[in-house]
Amino acid sequence: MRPQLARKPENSYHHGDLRGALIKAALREAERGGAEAISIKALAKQLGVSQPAPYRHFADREALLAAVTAEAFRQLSAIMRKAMAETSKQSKLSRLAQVTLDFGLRRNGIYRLMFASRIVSCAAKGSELHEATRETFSLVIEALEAPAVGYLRERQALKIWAALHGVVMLAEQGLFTGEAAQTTREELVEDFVNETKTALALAIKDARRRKKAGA
Amino acid sequence: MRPQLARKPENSYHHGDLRGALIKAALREAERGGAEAISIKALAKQLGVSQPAPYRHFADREALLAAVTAEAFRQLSAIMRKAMAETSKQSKLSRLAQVTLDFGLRRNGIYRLMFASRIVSCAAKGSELHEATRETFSLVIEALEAPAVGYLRERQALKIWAALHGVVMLAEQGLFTGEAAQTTREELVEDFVNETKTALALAIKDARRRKKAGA
DNA sequence: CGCGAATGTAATATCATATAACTTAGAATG
DNA sequence: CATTCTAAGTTATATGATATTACATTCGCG
Repeated sequence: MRPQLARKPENSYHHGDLRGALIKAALREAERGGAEAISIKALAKQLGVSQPAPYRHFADREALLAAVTAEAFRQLSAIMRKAMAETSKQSKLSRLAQVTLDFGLRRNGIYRLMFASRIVSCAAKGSELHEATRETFSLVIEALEAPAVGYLRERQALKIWAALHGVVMLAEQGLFTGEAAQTTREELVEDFVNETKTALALAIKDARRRKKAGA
Repeated sequence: MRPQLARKPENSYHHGDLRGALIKAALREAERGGAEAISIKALAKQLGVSQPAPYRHFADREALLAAVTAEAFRQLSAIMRKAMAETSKQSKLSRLAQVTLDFGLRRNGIYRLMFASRIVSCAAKGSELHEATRETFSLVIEALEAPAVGYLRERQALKIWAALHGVVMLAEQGLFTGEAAQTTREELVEDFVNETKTALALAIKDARRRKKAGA
């Protein structure tokens, strides 16, 4: 197992880690151009193997895309975890939101692969990809740092998660031009973060009051 | 000009309105499957013309997609306008938000074509597509029904617009399962609508106060 | 009525996915 | 250590999509 060499050595018959190299190379391609930019044929050429070789590792193009997308989710998770672990004046949630925005804008091709294609919704429960997405979302919930209030917390996580996506997408579509350009994306995200916090705080207070009244 | 007949009449040489028919048929295809489902070849076959015939009306596939996407935006605009024109207990903004959510979920392939591909961001300023998108966004601003407060209004429009996208995308990705399923999409959207309203009201009050203090 | 532009067709080049049949070398076992 | 089984490559090929070129038809206008 000669790990993650980009190209196959000229003389040898086997690549060593073609599967890994394919995912790595595909991520590079997706970075500019999204899913459409991923071509099995082109990847094979890049890696110095024959065109059908990748089919030994992935049943079809969809399977490769799923694996690449799962890897992308794991990378995003890692970035989030790192951001949350740092010590900072800002809240965990704020840091998570900002790194997500950054990821979405700087690696937009990959971001679209993750959130704007049907790949994820086609992922079977229990599949590598499905697990990777749930892991990422669980980090969003974790970022809320709220005492357990059941589904209220998950609801706020969904809301901030949704809002983040929206900002990334609209930014990428060029809707932040014109008079709205004054509002930077970061500010908008910070708005959503603050609204989430106050909403969550309110919900918690409310839950406590009702609990007291019930008892 | 024999308008919008789906297929070309068997005997005749000309179709009548191939351009229109292509867009119409492509929309149908996109409804299930998004942009990827649009194949020039397949469309030509459906409409009973030769495979290269569409290239008389569209320079390439991208150009067709742009035209289809522009049409989709016009349809969404029409739906929004209709929803806002109705008399109802709900606010204009709430109605706009709900029809957008409905559009995004029921015609998700088309929605992805509109918001989750690079087609829109590639649209040149002044192009048919660019105009169509700006028109749609201007309706969102209109839905806010606020007295003119310059860019504050546009900012709130961006926020609710972003949030809406996020909800549609997450819903489509199957993130509303689990405990969060209790929270229906409509409720989440209504949350965002209410937050937008209060934020806007606050901003207006704030602006007035500052104006008074300045005068 | 005739002519030019618009619109369609046939033929073909290029490229991507995918499969089938064959080959190589690496690992596993007696 | 030789043998064999299998994972991971190869070549050849079928299929289907985009796109271009050269040619054909008809619409509409003068």
